[in-house]
Amino acid sequence: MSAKQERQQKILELISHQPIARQEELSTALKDVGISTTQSTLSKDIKELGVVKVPDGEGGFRYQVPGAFIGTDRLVLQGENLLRRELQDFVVGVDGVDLMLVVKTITGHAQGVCESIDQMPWPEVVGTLAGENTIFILCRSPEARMNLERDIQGQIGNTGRT
Amino acid sequence: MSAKQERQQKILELISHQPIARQEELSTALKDVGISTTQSTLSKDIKELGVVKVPDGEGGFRYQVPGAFIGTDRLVLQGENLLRRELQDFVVGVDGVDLMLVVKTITGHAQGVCESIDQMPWPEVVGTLAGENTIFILCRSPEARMNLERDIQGQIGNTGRT
DNA sequence: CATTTTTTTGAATTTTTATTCTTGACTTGG
DNA sequence: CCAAGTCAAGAATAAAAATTCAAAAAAATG
Repeated sequence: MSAKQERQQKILELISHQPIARQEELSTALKDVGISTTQSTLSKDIKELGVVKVPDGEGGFRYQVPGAFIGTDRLVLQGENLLRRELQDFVVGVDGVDLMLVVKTITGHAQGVCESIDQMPWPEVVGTLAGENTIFILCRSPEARMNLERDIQGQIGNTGRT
Repeated sequence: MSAKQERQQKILELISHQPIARQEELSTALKDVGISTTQSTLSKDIKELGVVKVPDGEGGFRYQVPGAFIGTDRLVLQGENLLRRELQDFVVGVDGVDLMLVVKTITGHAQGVCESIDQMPWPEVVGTLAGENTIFILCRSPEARMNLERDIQGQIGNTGRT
């Protein structure tokens, strides 16, 4: 993996876990993780990644990862590991009725998480559909839905954070 | 309606109908519509509205009304008001069967409307999913769906346009 | 009304971000 | 191995956006 890719990866990780308001701040945060770079490079990275600076509601700003630009091909992890990681990092809730399971993610990550779910060999899943922050999972039976719901519920909010 | 509110309203309208890359540009566009103001004021408006500058995919930027990032409590349009406005302006139809309610919007606005729906504290809504011009809303019961359908039906096509 | 208080605004300025331009590293095809 | 070409990076700079501050407008209060 190239230095650029690693850095961009880390940028996404950092901004999704802590509020970062300026590119200089990001530079500092990256330095703490062993990646040293300049504001000008970050400006380019940010543009490439589609990261945006949003008002945070209380006077300030913070950078945020918008969904549309998260390329699933940028991720290193795969299969179960990837899914576990995504459940931990991105999923904010699970709910369901009847045959339908609904998974809520932080904005922009539904597609990515859904992709991983699709990769899993789960016969109880009939089909999935992802928007920006929500995944619909159609299950084969209410029981299947409940099982899956419990499974996912058990994985979100775990420790083991980055 | 105060001058400020009118201006902010117009800002939202302008940026959602044409690509605007800089605050100066916005200032010009506003002037064409009879609203004259400065960059400094626009900077404040933009922050208040939660408008963000996003990379447009081909080298440039454009300001965009974020559905996803409305976390601020300083919005002019917010919650119910925002939703009512969106239902009036963007929604073209509602239909549904069983637990599923389908809302049709003009192209490109499904995400935004959906976001506002998500913000509402409606326990009868299990989850939502938006495409480009269609929103799926999974309800907790057929009755809940019918109520919601009637509610929304009642709000679209009302007068009270800008 | 007059006066106080709050809000809105714009000019000037600072801060932050984007871009330009150059250099060096890495690839490719001969 | 050596060009020619591509790509990544930073320094310097230009451009854009945020903030500060003072003044004007609007709203509230007596």
